[in-house]
Amino acid sequence: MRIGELATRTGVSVRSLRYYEEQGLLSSTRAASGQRHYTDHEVERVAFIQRLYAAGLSSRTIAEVLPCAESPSEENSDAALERMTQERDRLSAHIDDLVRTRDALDGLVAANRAHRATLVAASGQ
Amino acid sequence: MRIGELATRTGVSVRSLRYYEEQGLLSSTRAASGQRHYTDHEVERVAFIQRLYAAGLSSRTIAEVLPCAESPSEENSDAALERMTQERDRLSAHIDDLVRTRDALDGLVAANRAHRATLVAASGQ
DNA sequence: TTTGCCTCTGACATCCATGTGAGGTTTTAG
DNA sequence: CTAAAACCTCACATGGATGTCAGAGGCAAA
Repeated sequence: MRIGELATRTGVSVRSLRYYEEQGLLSSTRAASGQRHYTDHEVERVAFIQRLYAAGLSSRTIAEVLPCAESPSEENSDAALERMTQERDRLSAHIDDLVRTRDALDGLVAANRAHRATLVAASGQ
Repeated sequence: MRIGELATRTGVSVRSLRYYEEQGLLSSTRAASGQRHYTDHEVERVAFIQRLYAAGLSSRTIAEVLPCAESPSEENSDAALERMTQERDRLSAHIDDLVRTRDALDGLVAANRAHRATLVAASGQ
């Protein structure tokens, strides 16, 4: 498929797909005319890239980790594996932090609802 | 305390503290000379602002939600409460997404370790 | 008082993923 | 064949939080 289709199928802009390639996150075969062609496989790959971006990895870090994801067979140096583990731990810590923040928000929402209920009761008197 | 102390106590740069004030997230009393003064209370407040930033809220959204956090008593319009609930849900969805990503990373790490083990066994032969 | 550190405002710089537009070629549909 | 739509590269713009610098004033210890 060409880049436009990949874009619609992944929900990622054409601009971003080109950027991913520029950053070494995504590869394409080129037609004689210069147009990029992709296989279905790339759809998954783009989805995973998006997940990693959402997890707060920079394109640089993603580039470091992705080869490891594609083929566990290659010479994915210890460094890549270690980097992946490290990012995994960072992500885990971040998740914990977010959960605490969510709890805090829940507390605030509850407090406000409670206060609201009080007001209603008072006005009902 | 003055801004420098608040900065060291919260781990947030002086620049950012001024920025928070500019965005209406933080207030200070000013000395006659113009210098900002804060109470211990602001330490907590800055910490909470940081949590919200980390949770992906923009300063605009934080400004919308914070008054609600300070006093559940005020006229924290329905809008603010609704906004808070909405951000809470967004955050929750984001957490779920991150957890899935973490699981994916765990899978990759495991696969690579397994492959490595295979290599070691083979070389051991 | 002088010295050194802190603070003030204002403005410009940075990072990074993405948007946008120009100017040109390729593909596809009518 | 032609027009529309998709694609190419290059390059500049954007946004948001923060860094950084300049020039000026504030404050405390020696």
